[in-house]
Amino acid sequence: MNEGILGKPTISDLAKAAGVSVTTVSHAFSGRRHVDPETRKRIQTLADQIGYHPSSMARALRSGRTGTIALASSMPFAVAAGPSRLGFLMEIAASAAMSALTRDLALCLIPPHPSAQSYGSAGFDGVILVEPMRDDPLVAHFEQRKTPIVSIGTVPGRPDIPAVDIRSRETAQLLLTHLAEQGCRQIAALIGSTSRTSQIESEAAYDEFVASHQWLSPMIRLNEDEGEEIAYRETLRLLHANPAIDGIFAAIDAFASGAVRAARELGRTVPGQLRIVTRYDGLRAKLSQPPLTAVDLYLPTIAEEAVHLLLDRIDGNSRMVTAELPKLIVRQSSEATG
Amino acid sequence: MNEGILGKPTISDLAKAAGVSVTTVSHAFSGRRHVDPETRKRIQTLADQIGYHPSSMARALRSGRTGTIALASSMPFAVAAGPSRLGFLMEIAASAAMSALTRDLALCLIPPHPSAQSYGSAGFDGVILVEPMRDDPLVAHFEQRKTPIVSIGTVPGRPDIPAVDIRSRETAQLLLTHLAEQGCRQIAALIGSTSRTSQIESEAAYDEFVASHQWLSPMIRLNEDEGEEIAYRETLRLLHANPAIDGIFAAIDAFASGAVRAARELGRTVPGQLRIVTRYDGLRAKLSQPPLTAVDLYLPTIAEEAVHLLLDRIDGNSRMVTAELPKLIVRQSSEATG
DNA sequence: GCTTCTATGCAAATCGTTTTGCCTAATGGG
DNA sequence: CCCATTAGGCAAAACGATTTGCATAGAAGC
Repeated sequence: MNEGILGKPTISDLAKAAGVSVTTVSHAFSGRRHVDPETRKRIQTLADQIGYHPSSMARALRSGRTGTIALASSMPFAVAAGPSRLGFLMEIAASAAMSALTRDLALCLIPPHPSAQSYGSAGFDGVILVEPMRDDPLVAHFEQRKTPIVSIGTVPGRPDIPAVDIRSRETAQLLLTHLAEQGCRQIAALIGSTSRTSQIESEAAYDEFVASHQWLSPMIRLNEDEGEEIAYRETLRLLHANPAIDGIFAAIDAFASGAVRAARELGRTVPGQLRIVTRYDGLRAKLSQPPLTAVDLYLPTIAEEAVHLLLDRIDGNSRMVTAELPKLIVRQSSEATG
Repeated sequence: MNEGILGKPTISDLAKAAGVSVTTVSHAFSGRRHVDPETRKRIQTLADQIGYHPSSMARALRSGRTGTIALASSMPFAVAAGPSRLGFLMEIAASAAMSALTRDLALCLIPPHPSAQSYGSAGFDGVILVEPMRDDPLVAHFEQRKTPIVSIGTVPGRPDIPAVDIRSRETAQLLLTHLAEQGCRQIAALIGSTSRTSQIESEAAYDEFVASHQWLSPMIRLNEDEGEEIAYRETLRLLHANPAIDGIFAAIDAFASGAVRAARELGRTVPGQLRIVTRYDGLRAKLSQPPLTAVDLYLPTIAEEAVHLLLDRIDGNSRMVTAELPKLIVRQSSEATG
């Protein structure tokens, strides 16, 4: 109709300009059928000239694919949006965005609360859930909408949902064994109270570990939302009640920060009198004083695998993936020589 | 056609079930025209029952709105994806996602390189650029596609593009003045070499400041991609060449980290012999030893304003916004008493 | 009784692609 | 020389909503 003056040019504008049918233009771009190379070139040139870009919405409607996947976490986005736990999620987000892009997908960040009955008006081809909890409302939400789901970290109680197993059990074992090797004989654990697989498995690994060593097991479950603060308070109490503790396994990096603060306040040297390790090797671990021993989970790889998994899922095949075994990164906080 | 068995129910399935026309169903939901309250209720109930959710793609096609906005930064996503500068961008992303959601929009993260000729196949109603550079390719990219743009931090050389002015000049003045008040007489500056407004204005403010004090002006422009590492090396060199330096203004937090490391290596006490301040109050500043004086830019507010601005822009009205004046956060790294 | 509203609802056009089925001309094998 | 095949292209039917222009019916005004 209106050529170019207003509005973006459509495929039929381009077809008209090139003197061919819209069908031919479509085929020229998609390559689903053969079109004369010369015609194709003419179309391409003309397309650039008039600034034609196919409408993603029309394409989406027709093909049933939006070309957009979502990344969601029920970790309290807002609460954690202070620069606390954000790191983990955002590092995944960044990597996932990259992976998605290379596959010509866009990555949408969606906050945890499915309160807004629809997430924007946007439709997603699929969604990646980060460390969902047992009975996570997000799972229900997307299942009801028949949106394909994959998860980073298995979904507790839902072995049917494809997931990248991030080896939380092995991660915990790695850290606990390391502490023992460094000479710790009385290791406490600070573990999140949510029912995420990482916390569940951390706890299981810890229980198993202390059982096999016939130790006491001062384990505390902490509300993740309260982060560093609660870990600080509880560590103070813990060390006070149980001065023999010489190692702390913090399942969340914010907890480790709190523990370090508490140790300092009580005049315990780290790692001299108290060794502290944590799972996620984020900024916190690296910048802490002393720097914290942690594990490299290979997050970019995990994110990449999740995207891959989701794509497969969208195409109808479900499968599970087990991530590479995490690698211990030993730093000052747990070194044997103080 | 196929009722319920496979595929998601469409509006016409619902209409059929309710014994009305699709028009009526549409109106019942949108409220664009009056429909009998009883009919509406019946439709609603039935909708829940058969699990009807309007197709976002169809809606998008018809209405021209995808309900999705994008957040893009030409800061090297991948390079910075190590947990370095990610903080700034991601803190904005998190806040923007929240703001977007409350307006029923989804927020897409898109990596910097417009190399993939299309960003996924996704269409955005608009895009928020974070601290774009002069002649940023992203600007060209979206302008060509007639996608509304707003920017966080003005776009150098493009006063016509709506932006949230993040007051980089005032931020720099605040920090420099503070250093002077703490007794510094020879302040060096570490500034990013990209042409982002924040760096440009930091430099201008610094030049002005040293000129008015008739001081020397050891300013170094550093490649932001090299982050902490290059700042470390250059600070070493700087302090060696110019031992009288007693203050460092780092325009990027990673630079500050590098400077701290360099100072420690040279045995300069911070803040005793050398005071260090930086702009962005992220994890780095907070967890650094000693903690760094920085400014609170009120990022969540800025993100919120950017989303608001973009919405206005999409509706056709352009305007500029000036963010609240940042607030100095004094920490140990610049205290007068070492 | 006749016009004029108002309330309610429907049919059909539209958004911009992709995809299917069909058509024509040219090519090649026999 | 005829038939089968292929290359190149077109028209039209989806995709699933929104929106516009009628239609019908009862109510109200005169």
